[in-house]
Amino acid sequence: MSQSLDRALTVLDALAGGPRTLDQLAVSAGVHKTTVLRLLRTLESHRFVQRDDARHYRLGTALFDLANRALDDRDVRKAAEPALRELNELTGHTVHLASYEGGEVVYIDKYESRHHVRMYSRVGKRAALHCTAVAKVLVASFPPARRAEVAEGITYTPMTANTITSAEEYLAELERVEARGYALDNSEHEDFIHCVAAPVRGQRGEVLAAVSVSVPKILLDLEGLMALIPDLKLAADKASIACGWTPDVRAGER
Amino acid sequence: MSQSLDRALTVLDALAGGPRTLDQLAVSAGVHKTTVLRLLRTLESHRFVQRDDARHYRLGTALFDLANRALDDRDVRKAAEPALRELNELTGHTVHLASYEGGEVVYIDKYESRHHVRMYSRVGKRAALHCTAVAKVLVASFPPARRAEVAEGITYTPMTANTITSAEEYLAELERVEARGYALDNSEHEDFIHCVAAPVRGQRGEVLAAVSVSVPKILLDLEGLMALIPDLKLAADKASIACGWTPDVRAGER
DNA sequence: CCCGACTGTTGCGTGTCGCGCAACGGCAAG
DNA sequence: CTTGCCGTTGCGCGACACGCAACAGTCGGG
Repeated sequence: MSQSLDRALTVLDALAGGPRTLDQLAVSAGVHKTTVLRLLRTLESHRFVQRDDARHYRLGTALFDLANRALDDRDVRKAAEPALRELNELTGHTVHLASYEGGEVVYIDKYESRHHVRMYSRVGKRAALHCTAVAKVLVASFPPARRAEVAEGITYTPMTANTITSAEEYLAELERVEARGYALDNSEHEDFIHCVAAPVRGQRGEVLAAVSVSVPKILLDLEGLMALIPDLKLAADKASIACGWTPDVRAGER
Repeated sequence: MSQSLDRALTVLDALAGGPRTLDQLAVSAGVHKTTVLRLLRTLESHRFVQRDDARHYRLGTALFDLANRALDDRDVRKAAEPALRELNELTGHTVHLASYEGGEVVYIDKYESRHHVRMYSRVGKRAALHCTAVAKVLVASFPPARRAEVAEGITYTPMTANTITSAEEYLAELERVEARGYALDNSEHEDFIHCVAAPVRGQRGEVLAAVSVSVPKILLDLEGLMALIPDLKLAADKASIACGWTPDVRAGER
């Protein structure tokens, strides 16, 4: 493990919170300011940071570039875009696209609500595994063994009165999700918001991502939220088709 | 300048082009693969890269997180959002928000066209200074001395028949832009696309960013594009007001 | 079925490079 | 004018990152 690189990444993390001065960074990283200066210089030469004014550094444009180039590579995002935008316009609520990557669930796209109530979420943010609808959909797509493994690894931090707090409950919920084909977050993450989510599938039927609609309870009660499910499923299927999925008609033929 | 950090950033740059194997990276960085392995390990521990499969690495989720957190900090982006979204829905065309940062113009937000024709642009991408409407607006906001300085520093790569190819032409164009209050890109960057852009101002009237509408010539001729200018200006002003700008009424009072 | 080629991984000795110290300089406030 | 704060520079020491060479795992071809 490379020490200097490790420190540089720590510095970047610190800078994520907003512009910082040289020795704020030195203190938060726990190293001498000279060291930070050298790191910042190399980071600056690669446009990873830029000087804000004489004494403040901030994250640079190379980061936006890298991140969005990487996001563009995820073809799910591009393929799902029209369907999700349509869903967003139809319902007027916040629409998220999330995917499971390296042990965590990450939002890879977001369509803002038309209403003034906004959610605190962001592309790139990690979604909690045990109390979000998207995570449930994604984990429910795993084979039982892997599900159990994931369920064991979660720390079930209670966020609201409805939050699932044990692996058993979680696994039972996943079964329901799989059976119904959609997941519910009944104010399990935030008191004032509830969500529904459905899977986006690829060519071989594998789950690539999850779409969700998030609605403040003030605007729609649980019943109203559930009424959105047909639209949600329709959008998810449309996105799936754009990803090469072919609707399974065998169920009807047999 | 830190050698190992420098190499790590080079590796990240290489990874931006898509998943790579260990010694593809080693070759492209010109170092021993052991070295790259160590760097990747530290990068991985900070979630800057993740293993795709046994032998491919790709950019990790920490990058999305960092970048979008940094983007969220630019309050112009948040403040301008409703106005730009409205402009996008009204016209149906691609809307960009760009800002001048550290010597370059960068797209900080994008609203996709409703039509099938899509532009090759991306949040985080740098916009050419001499042949984009947004860049013209931003550079035109500088005092004459700084304008000249910037104009001298540009390499006027011709992109189409209409591209401006000299500092003199460029400076003259900037004067027109300032006088009119909007900028035109009359197929100076891409043959099939033309754009109009206008400034978004802050509290003290300073230009914070530029909004643009980009339209394929097949959909709208130059006259049709110009007809969008009132809507564009209206949206830019709305965004400006959201940024604390107060409309200058003195012109009418005097 | 075996062999060879390729790629990722590990241990290790060398010397480079990154580290912190201490002193300097520029700026701003009192 | 003085004082203190913060960024910057030069420097010598030693940790640490480097590349080598050998190992391991996997795939493909004979």
